[in-house]
Amino acid sequence: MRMSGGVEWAVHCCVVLTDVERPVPAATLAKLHDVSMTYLAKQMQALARADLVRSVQGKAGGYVLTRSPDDITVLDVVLAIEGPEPQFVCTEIRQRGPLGTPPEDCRTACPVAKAMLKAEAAWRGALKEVSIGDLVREVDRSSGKDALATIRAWFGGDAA
Amino acid sequence: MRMSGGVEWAVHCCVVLTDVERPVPAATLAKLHDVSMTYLAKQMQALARADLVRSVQGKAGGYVLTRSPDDITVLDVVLAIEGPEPQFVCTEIRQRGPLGTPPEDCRTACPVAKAMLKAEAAWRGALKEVSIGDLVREVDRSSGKDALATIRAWFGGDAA
DNA sequence: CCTAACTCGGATATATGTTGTCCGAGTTCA
DNA sequence: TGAACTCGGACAACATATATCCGAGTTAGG
Repeated sequence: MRMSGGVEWAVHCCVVLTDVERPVPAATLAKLHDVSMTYLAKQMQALARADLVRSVQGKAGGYVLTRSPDDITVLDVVLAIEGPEPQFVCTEIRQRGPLGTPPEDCRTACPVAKAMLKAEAAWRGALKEVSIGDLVREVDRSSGKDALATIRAWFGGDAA
Repeated sequence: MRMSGGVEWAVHCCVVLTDVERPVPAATLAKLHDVSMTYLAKQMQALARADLVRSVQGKAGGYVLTRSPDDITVLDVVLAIEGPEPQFVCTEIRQRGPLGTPPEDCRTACPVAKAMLKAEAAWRGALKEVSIGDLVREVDRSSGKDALATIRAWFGGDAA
């Protein structure tokens, strides 16, 4: 049940894409984070499909956020990469086998599934509370405002 | 990031193992739920390693809970099957690449990781709030007390 | 005390999903 | 008009989850 490593990449990409002047290519993002360029491209495609980033093609193309970082939650990013399916799926095991509970006694959801889905809801709720904008402010506070400013300048200048 | 299907099996097994008179073999549990006998055996082994159930060998062997169902949380079962590793692992991506944040500016945890781990803590907390005993009472309430009683009688009698 | 049957336990294949890579379609700028 | 640069989806390699088998150990009964 480990979360895809691409989620971490995608969140960091959204953070550094905040307040960029021009679109940033996937190759530049990959070089910045020192990760596989082709695989990160795959993650960015998923973000584009979820309409979190807008892809611009052509010579000066790249990726830009579609809306304010305060309107993009971490949950949005996680679901875009991992898919919207819940982590727990109830197979109605109680109805199977020789002593399976008859359907008429299954009006309410299986207690096991209820507990699992409640926990998952708590998880999603916590992720929904945090926006990309919150993360940007937190990075500014903990690592200094220069950190992100330097990266933006590097985007604009010669991203060797 | 889908949760292992074996978790659902394991939780249901713990529920039906409540208040059994004699040890119940894995084969009987598999037949009850109409699932792969050999694979369920693997899950029961994991529960035994986590000391949630005690395995009894020999002719009249099987599995029994090691303690009161009120003292076994759903989180215990999930961790026993899925492993104790957290679902999100921070790779310190902020320190990598040409503009990596220097270690002296990383005294505090990465904001991205903090958000993820906080959500995971909420998830674990919710799972810890529910015990196997709670699930037993919930099943008795929703499906009638006969449901589990019939299963226990089937264990004691001829589990064909 | 011995035997025999039944149980669990770990080592072993297969299927599915994640990780990583490649080349073609489309767009923009000169 | 052309050429270079971008994204986008199709294509392999790897890891994990799933499913299975056979041997070690134990117990009940004769």
